[in-house]
Amino acid sequence: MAASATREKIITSADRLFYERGFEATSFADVAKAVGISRGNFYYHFKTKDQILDAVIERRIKDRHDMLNDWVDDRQTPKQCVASFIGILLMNNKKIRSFGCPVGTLFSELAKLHHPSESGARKLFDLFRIWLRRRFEDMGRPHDADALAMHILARSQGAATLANAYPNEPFLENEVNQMIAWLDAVADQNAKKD
Amino acid sequence: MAASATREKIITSADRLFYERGFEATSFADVAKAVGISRGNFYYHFKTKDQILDAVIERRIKDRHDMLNDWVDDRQTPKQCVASFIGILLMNNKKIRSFGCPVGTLFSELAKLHHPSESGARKLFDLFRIWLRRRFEDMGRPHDADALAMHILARSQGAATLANAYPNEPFLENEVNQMIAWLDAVADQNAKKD
DNA sequence: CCATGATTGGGACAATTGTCCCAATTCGTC
DNA sequence: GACGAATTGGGACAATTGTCCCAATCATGG
Repeated sequence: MAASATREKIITSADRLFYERGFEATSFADVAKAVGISRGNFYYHFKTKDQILDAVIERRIKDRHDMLNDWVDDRQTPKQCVASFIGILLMNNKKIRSFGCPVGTLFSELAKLHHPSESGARKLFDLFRIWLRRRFEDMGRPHDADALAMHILARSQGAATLANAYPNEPFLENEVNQMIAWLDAVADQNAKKD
Repeated sequence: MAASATREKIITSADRLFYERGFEATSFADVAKAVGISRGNFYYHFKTKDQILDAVIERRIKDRHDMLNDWVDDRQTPKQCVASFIGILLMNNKKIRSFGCPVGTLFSELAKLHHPSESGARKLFDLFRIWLRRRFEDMGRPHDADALAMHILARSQGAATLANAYPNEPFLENEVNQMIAWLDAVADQNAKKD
């Protein structure tokens, strides 16, 4: 098999395992078994575990980047874009209830480990933050766009954490509705000023 | 030294290490070194690592329980009580910026590990949830007290996660101010109905 | 002061970890 | 079909893990 294809399969399996079990709790052997290759072969594709982590982070950044920009390209209004962002919580609600937010939980773990890739994980937050900020700017909020972006990012993180703690409750849906209502209020505030 | 005193020192050190480094990333040897006892001696006080974790969770529950009830005993109004809860974020802002929320990050890790003590960690959330619910009930919100409690809990979790990701920004203070403003609005809503 | 039980440190144990090597196999190309 | 490079599996390696045992030391009551 082509090396690049095996490499992609490794990243895919590692991505899922790092999310579901955590980075440290996932061993080389776990990933190798999931991919269906030997531990020895593994070394041919990635020299260290940290290299896999970096590849996984890079993959996640690319995936999220494409998802966000698709919404913009689809001619969604800035408000619709932010609503789509909030909708991620419902789109992935099953996984979030089981494992929390892939961005937040990875960052928390790497921060505690003082892992060199902590800054890489923060780039995932940056991606969402900058994209959201731009949307709020386009909504006519140049002065507080960043604060609004951080606010909705924090609300999402909190909702994911609590949904993970209480997976069998309608909490997540309620919280999403409140966030959409908040978004409406932000947009209305703008309409008044115009 | 009395066995009980050594035991308390072990719990204190483990509590800090589990918070700062995570449960899995903290080894028996780490805790033993922090306490200043030998690894062999350790076994005399705790048979397994999971037993230490349970003791740490129990300790955290007791500490938070006492803190919350002190506010009630101090004749603070229900609204003041909730404000004090929100104020935890500022009181512990340095630690939160470095290591996130002790409750949320521990729960996330144990959830990923499918650790038996996941339910114990959830009790920490329950403690805050039930206490907050009671305060909102006392504020005259019997119908949506639980939803309000969950909401403020989620907001706190999200604020802690983002403060951990962006420790050098005034974000946490802004978010606390917004939460206090939200609390005022909830209380005002009540005043109108009266 | 001694005897008894509580507490301790040193170290053994198998299992697993990330890392690394190397001989065998597979593959594309001539 | 043969050659050379790409890819593979099996296994070695030291280090660390949680767990456990045991002999030495301590404190205390007789």
